Amino acid sequence: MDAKSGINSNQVVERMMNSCDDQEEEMMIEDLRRGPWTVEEDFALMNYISRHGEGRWNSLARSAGLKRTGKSCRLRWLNYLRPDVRRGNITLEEQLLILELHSRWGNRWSKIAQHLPGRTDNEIKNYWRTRVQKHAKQLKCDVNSKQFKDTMRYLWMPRLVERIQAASGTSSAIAATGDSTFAMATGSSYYNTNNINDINVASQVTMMPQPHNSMMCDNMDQGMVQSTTNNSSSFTPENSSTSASSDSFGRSQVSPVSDVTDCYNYPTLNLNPNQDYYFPDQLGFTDTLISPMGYHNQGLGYQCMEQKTSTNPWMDGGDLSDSLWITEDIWLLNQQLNSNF
DNA sequence: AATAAATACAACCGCACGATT
DNA sequence: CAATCGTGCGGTTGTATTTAT
Repeated sequence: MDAKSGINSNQVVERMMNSCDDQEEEMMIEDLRRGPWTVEEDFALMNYISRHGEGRWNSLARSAGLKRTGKSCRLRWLNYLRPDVRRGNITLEEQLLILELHSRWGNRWSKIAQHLPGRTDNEIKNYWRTRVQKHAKQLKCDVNSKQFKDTMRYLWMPRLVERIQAASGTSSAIAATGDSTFAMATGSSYYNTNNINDINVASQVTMMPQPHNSMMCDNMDQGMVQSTTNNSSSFTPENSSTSASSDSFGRSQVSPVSDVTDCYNYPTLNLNPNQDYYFPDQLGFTDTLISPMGYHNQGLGYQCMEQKTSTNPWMDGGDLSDSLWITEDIWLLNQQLNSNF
């Protein structure tokens, strides 16, 4: 976004309009709250939506007696208060999916989020910026560079797959589900010699179990169903939940745990009642998996790599965010990339 | 123990676009 | 057809928390 250059006439008009909006807003500015939401505001918003549903956010904000912009209310609802928002660490499977989908679609966060039920675009975006981009920085390469993408594709993702397998300890059981949909995120794209660009994205996406309606619709519907079926009752701290592990809104509290723990517990964390959702733990990603050795023994021993990174959290319970690439790893990686790609 | 730096994430912003008036 | 409204998206910022020194 470069607001300083390339402004056409339409944009000028729009700026003027926005300027008018700003003036109008400034007249009301003293009434508008900003910053972190209070518990009271959250309850007010949830109560209102439980009775009247969502949408028409500007009028909703007014009707609910909230001194917030409609935008702010919408964001708060979608990213935090919605009943089906999943909280807690991004699991290994989710990490893998994010890497995969980002490699396809780039920064299309909302599109990516559609394939990670309960996760918001904001959350995925934050994950990418804080975790993945950090590693690009450590590797001293641009996050959009081929080098970095290859690192993800040929090093991180295979490791993630291995960790997922190791953590589940039941790869055969997973494979036995007969669902090969995770091939999309594993084998066909990353572990054979096909050029990823040759892959028909559309056909692969359709390999995923399709919801009755669109994923987005289900997402929205689910919130609405909960909302509308709660028409007669309001959200209160008293009636929202009796679970000791729930917060005051009845949302499941997921304590910060390691990715490994997350991984082990993943099935139980699937609180989403919509079984049509695409859940990595339902997928037989091992079906098409070719061992990363297939690649990394080409000049660069994968085992060797693992030994050298024995403290690498990829292998011992951490995640991307924890992984510090030692210099030698980076050098070896560069050799590998230069010789093979 | 105190402080600085790094990290994670909620929230905001500007913009685009389709729908409605 | 233009103006306005509502919504959604991607980028950015602010700040609380955690980690390192």
